[in-house]
Amino acid sequence: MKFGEELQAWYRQHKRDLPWRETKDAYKIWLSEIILQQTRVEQGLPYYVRFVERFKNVVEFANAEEDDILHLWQGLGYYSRGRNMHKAARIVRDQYQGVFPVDYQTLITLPGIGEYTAAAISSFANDEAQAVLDGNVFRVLARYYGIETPINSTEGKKIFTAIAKENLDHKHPALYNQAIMDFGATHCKPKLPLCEFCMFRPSCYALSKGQVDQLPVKLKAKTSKDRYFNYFILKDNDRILMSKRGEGDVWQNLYEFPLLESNYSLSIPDVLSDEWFISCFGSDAELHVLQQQTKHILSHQNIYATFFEVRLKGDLIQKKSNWDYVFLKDLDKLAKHKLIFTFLERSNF
DNA sequence: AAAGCGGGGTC
DNA sequence: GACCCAGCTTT
Repeated sequence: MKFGEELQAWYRQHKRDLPWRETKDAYKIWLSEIILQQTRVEQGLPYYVRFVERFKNVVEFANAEEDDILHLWQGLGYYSRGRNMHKAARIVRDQYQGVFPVDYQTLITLPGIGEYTAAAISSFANDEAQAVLDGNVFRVLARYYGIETPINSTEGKKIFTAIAKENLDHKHPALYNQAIMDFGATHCKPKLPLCEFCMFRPSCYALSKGQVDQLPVKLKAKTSKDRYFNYFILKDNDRILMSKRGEGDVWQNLYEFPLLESNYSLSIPDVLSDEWFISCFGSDAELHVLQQQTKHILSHQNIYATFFEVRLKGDLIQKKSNWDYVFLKDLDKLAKHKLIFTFLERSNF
């Protein structure tokens, strides 16, 4: 059997039952594909269920506010996916009469849809002959053919794209794409792949050379940087002061508490004498630590967050334009990042 | 070509 | 602690 036929035979026996595989609806396939970018199936699945339940079609999705989308997205990470989906949905509503496109060339013009996702949607929804190339495919091909070129280099991308195209089963693009990705996800895994049960035992280059754990090769990212976030909880009766994050940093458009970032860990006297703090809250505010410094790890930075309660003597000196008092009972409705909603869960607000 | 962008799981 | 996940966008 040829490579693709072997994979499809394997797939018939081992495929995972996933809700987005029971439909040809491009909108639902799009939802699943964006959710699954850099995200494991188990983590994305409940989000997919909530999104299809809440928005039955792309027009309903487009008619929502960005805040609503981000709120449903809360906790999933890479929030630009949610923001881009919202933009894409409005383009489909306004320029494509609400009919979700299924051809690669149109799909790739939409925000948040790159080469992988355009290939996935066009093949799954329309059986267009486009080969997907994701982390699973990189790994399977690198091992099977013994390719040592780094998968995240320009050169590597070219090589793997060419091989992926050659291997695609043009008669069954959807089936083939699903098969190679599922195979990579559950069988040819990054760690402890199931080589002893593999139908490619006779032909896998990496296995024959004992290089399975060395492949694929990936250029390593540089180290994370440390940041110190000091959050201020200000209550005013049944309301609390919240801040919406802006552009050019993590967690864009998500809500949190007023924040002072510093280059090192701050003590209470440090904060009380900080110029920015005084300009907002005055020089006679009271400070209490509500939660000692906790570490929050992102893929590219380590955030050390401390939560302070602020008790004002008088009124707020200065209220930033992105700050607003929010009723405690409405706090649940805001889209917040993990650091914030975890703090709130642990408190008794 | 490289950096920025989350959160969670595995070993 | 290192690596990875159904990647995309910006610089």
